Amino acid sequence: MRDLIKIYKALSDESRLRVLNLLLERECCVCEVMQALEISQSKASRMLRALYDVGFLKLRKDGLWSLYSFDWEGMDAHLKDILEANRKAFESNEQMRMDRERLKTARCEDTRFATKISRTQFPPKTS
Amino acid sequence: MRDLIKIYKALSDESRLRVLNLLLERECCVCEVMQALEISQSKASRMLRALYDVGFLKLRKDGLWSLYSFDWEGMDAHLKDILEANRKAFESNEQMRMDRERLKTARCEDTRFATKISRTQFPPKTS
DNA sequence: TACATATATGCACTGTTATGCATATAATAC
DNA sequence: GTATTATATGCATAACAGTGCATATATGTA
Repeated sequence: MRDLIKIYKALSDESRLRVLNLLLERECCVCEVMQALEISQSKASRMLRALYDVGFLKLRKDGLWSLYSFDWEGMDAHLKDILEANRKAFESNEQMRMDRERLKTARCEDTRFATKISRTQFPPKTS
Repeated sequence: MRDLIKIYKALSDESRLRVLNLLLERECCVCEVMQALEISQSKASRMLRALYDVGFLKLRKDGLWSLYSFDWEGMDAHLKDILEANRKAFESNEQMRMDRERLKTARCEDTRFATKISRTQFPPKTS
């Protein structure tokens, strides 16, 4: 009950829905979300945390990166149903489409490490 | 998209979920909701209006009464799915159970008309 | 060790939402 | 017409949520 309300609150925000839309594509780190949605770092971090807190996402740490993705195994049936219902709405939405497009080229700003460590670490790839 | 957010906002409130729970039982007038949930008249009116505005409910006027009920025909599939998912959560919830129980005996305070006009007008019955 | 980077978070501010009270509106009774 | 009743709503206020900025934390580099 209290949980139900928390879930709906988490979904009552455009930015958070946009984050869900991105993660339906693939696992993302905070800075990818920040770039794809063109929002601040702190905002991206908080949105992901909020979705994590209500049970949509799982978190995997890899070096400096926090990699968030859908927790399909741990998620209860109700959440899955909600996501599936949203997916359709997302696909036909222009804003969401552009976000997915930007995600394809999102890379962490500083490429200093990129040339030194393996692609499996940077940029983060699909789980 | 904007609609989606409005829907989730409408669901992000305990009182509004409690109203939905009542209406899953039967059509209700404002004063029945007010009594069953033990909330103020203005609050009951506003909750119903909010749920009406996002497309869950339809409104039927009968004399002095505003009778709200689910608009199953006009409601889109997504809303139906959400309601169905909620129904289960409501059934096992103690608060919701008590609300449904109180609804059974909810009657408009003043019984002055009740003795004069037909039961089909007062108290409001199921649609 | 010092420095750099990605992420998380405390604080302040702002905008939104919820709600009680009083009052307006609409239907009905007399 | 006036009075009564159910419902709706304007206003004030209090609680809450969203967000930028600065800073803390954790990890990795050299």
